[in-house]
Amino acid sequence: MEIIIRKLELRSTLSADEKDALHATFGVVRMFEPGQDLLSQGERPAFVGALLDGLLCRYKALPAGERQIVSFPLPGDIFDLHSFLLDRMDHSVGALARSRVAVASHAALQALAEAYPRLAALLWRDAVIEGAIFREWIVNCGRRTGYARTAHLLCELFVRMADVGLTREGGYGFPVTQVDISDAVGLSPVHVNRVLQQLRAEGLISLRGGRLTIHDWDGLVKAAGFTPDYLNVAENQSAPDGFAFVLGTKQTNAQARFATGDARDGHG
Amino acid sequence: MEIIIRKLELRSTLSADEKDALHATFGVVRMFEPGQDLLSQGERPAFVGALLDGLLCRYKALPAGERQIVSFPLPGDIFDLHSFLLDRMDHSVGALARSRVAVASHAALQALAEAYPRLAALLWRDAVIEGAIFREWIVNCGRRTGYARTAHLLCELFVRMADVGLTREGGYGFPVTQVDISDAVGLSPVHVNRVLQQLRAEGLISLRGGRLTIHDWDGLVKAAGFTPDYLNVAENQSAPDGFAFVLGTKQTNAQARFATGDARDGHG
DNA sequence: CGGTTGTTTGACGCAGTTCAAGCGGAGTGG
DNA sequence: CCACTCCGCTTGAACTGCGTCAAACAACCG
Repeated sequence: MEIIIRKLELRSTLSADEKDALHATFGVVRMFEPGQDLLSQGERPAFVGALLDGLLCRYKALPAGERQIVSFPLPGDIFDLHSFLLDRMDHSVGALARSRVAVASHAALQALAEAYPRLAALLWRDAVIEGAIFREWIVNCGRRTGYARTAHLLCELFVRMADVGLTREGGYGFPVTQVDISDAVGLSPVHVNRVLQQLRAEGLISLRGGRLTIHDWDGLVKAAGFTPDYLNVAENQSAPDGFAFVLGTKQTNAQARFATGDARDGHG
Repeated sequence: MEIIIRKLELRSTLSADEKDALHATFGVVRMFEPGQDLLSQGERPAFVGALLDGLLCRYKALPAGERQIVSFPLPGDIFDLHSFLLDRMDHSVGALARSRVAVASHAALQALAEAYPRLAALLWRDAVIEGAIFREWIVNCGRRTGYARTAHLLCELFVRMADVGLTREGGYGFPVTQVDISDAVGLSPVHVNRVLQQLRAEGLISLRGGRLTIHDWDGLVKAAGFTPDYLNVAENQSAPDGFAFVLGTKQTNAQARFATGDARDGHG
């Protein structure tokens, strides 16, 4: 549960009360094995999950049998807040690696949100950031070549992983098959294979044994046309590796509003 | 402002107090002309808008000059809640038609959210639904042919337009160029032209004078592989035209939570 | 050591792009 | 009322990024 709190505290400060309440709400921990679905399209889940460890994917299955992965929830992410506010899953969530998930019932989460509006605002904010990531994926699939698209995915995951301190030696654990990648970027597995080979041949990355290593961050960013602004990562984060500098477009991230009393000057 | 309240009331009941507060918060109305940007990438807006009338598009511009439209805010939508919780726009919002927009300052909106947590929950819920639409767009761009993709866009807009009562005679106002459409579906303008011709030749639609008419809803749905579940439209809505039946997969939409006291049975 | 799962390679085909030219309607000015 | 212009739509032809099919190869595992 520490990682969830750590991630929330990157953007805001939590009181002891709030931390306790989070611990209490996400009390139960469950394990999921690779390939296992946590939640399926059409279901009406009664709980919300927070990923502690491992790797998940959200995906939608099409009638013809294809699959499109629409996001990768990483450790520290509270996923399917979605199901808290809506009724029915319009997509599935599966485990790509062995994953530990802290679980909160809708009822408990509702109580939490009512008692701690500032926490509710933080969760709301997370939902908005997730939306920003979705938008970038639309751009990715709609307007970038297979090569740039794949590079972009790897860049994004690096920044998000770094944000929760899960990068090491310029790389991160990424235990996926090339088919998984192809479902995420909307290409055929064969083409993904060729793109990866090119990225390797150019000395940008290596991907082996479920681990992605980035050898030339600037090169990869250039190949991807990647700008991290949409991720809203913390401003001056302490990245455990050599790439910290690229993260700072030096934007100040807004504190979560509500009960902070801060307000901007009007406009309309 | 009526349309905003009407849309919110499709999913929930608003007290007189809440309606008054909404009116007061979104007091100022501004006009925008076609082609004009309401908000630009990189900006730090101090207000949130609600579209009363007209048509907007959210888009991201790429360095190479391409553009990807990531959504079409329709009348009744409160857009850029985004900017309320985050700092800086990672995308732009432009007007496609002459548009009337009700404007609320961040400060006023914050006060509203604090005073009426149920309204905050409704807005949060809207953000989550928007996320669901983004996901479907990822699927659309990633895994559907140009033909299906274009048909899908038209289906989605029909359902969303019908939701706020803006369809008439099986069609709706859609004052866009083929270039706009191509930027939304991630195709070249030339190919969009050919796809539209095919859709017309098959008797599915016509698109002329800024108005889209659907002649064969079932055919269009089939061409698109469209299922409306992700839109979370009201269950038994009174559509003003002949296509109401398709909208109901008969799912019960969750009431907005918070202060309703309802809770589901646990699971984890 | 055989089975299974994931990666790699090659050949071929097609959906969609690009380039380039022509067309039509709406607005404008003479 | 016509001529000119602009903008968006349409068409054709050549090209290409990526998909499909199919087979070989590599790694892991019981």
